[in-house]
Amino acid sequence: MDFDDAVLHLVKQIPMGRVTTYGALAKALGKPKAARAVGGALNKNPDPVRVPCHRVVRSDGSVGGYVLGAERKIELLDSEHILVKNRKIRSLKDFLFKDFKPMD
DNA sequence: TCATTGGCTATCA
DNA sequence: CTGATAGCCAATG
Repeated sequence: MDFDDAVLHLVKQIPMGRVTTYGALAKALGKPKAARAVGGALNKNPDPVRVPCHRVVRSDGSVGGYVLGAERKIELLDSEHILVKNRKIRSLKDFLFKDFKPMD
């Protein structure tokens, strides 16, 4: 199990209408400072079907980046009733999903 | 093993 | 609020 696989595993369990941050994922992995590594993992595994990477945003509420384009990411978020304003999530903390399972 | 890179985060001006 | 800086982590070559 590589680090990126663990990240994908967590992102995969994000339910519809929910979001999370790279830092939250890193923290769930036991490395609260590995936010960058998390992002790198998602970037290395572009799998928008199995892994809803578009539901992962930055801690400050900005959507951050996206392999398919930040604009595309925003569109997806907006399609999941997650309100985005000028590339920034409004109530990120309201949709923030952090009930991750440390897998097995 | 070292250097680079990447979808980050926190702090300061 | 925007921009710059420094820190931190993992994958790759």
